[in-house]
Amino acid sequence: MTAGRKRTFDKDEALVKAMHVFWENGYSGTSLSDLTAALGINKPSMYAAFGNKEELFAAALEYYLIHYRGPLITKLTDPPDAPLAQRLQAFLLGVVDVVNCPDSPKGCFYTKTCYESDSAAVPEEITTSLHMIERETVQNLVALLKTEQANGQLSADADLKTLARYLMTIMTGLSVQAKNGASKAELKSVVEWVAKAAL
Amino acid sequence: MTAGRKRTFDKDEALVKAMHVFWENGYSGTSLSDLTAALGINKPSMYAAFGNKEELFAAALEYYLIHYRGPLITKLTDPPDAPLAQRLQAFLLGVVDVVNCPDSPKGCFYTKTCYESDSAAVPEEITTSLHMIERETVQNLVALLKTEQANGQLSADADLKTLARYLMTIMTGLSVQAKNGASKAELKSVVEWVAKAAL
DNA sequence: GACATTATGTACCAATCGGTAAACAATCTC
DNA sequence: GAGATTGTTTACCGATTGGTACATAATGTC
Repeated sequence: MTAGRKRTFDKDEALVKAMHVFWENGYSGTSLSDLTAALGINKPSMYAAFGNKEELFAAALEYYLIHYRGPLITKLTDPPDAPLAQRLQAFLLGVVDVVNCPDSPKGCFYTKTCYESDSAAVPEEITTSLHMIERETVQNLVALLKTEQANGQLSADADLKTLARYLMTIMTGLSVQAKNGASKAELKSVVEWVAKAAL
Repeated sequence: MTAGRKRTFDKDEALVKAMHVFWENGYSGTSLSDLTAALGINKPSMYAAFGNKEELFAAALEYYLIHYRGPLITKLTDPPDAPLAQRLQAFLLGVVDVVNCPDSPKGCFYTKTCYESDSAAVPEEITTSLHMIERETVQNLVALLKTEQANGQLSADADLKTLARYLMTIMTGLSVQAKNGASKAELKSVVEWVAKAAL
């Protein structure tokens, strides 16, 4: 055991609470007072545990990507024997569940942060990190579609880059609609329409 | 003529400059210093001309809606003799031109503001105003589609509410993709894909 | 129990926030 | 030109921002 006084709060729980605050108010819209109030701790404890506002935000966003966005991607490939259209529909339905969940703010934390970035309101390191994530997402999606094409799930002349962009358009569009008040039922209807008409 | 000293700046030009600053940095990410620096005037002049930060933002957003978003809606109905699918494509291509324009920040100012609202970071009046605009947009779109249905441009059993939500999903999704670095050519390809596959 | 170590609470820092009072400069009416 | 009116400038206001020094409380090792 290491010596010293024990922390009186759970660091992971605190991170989740911080994530919800940032998700709701954004980076520049969240003050340290907002955070310490939500976490129930004082500023020095926050700084000792998480560094500073920027590092805490980065940790919160990473948590979101790993625990909310990450599991969705697997729906694109699992189960591998299911037809692509079916997996895509499951993926989009998963998106709906994340962006319209009663236990968390409406919309996508990542998309909200993208819309806030590229400005002096957000630290440069966060913006560049978002750019990297975005590039990777596009590349991964195109690579995935290429595999599907090789497996005969897509026609040989399909425009994979456009298809990937289309999927991201739907995905992010659903998140905005959720943020703007669309109900879960409405969003699922949209996904079914997309699956029927354009996949 | 009214008496008194003449204003040394053009109020409309200043409003456009302020709109660009807010469009880039958001409401809570924009400080009065940012605004006065961009407008080239002092704070008291700003307050005399526009009231306060909140009123200036409201004016900037209204300007955006009237001059950027408004003209797009007309593409949905004009020319009235063109087939609906063609007008929808023209509308979405118009969206692309607004959200990916070399002369203004990437993405949609209105969508960005929606994602920032519903939080303490944005004054309550602005949030409620956005809710009203959103409700009206949905209703107008559904009403428009109903007219098209009556004119035989849509099948009698079409789910108009879902179709309207789908269009808004595409529209807002395109704005997020533009914000996230998608080129104009990519976005236009997406629109063409949508027009071919799902309209 | 002494001591090193770590966390907490209080109280503070300079800088910036949105906003304004007051003096001065320019323009109109008469 | 006198006086009223309006805009600009400078300097300031209290409040809040992100961040920290320091004393104190609690835990481990020896």
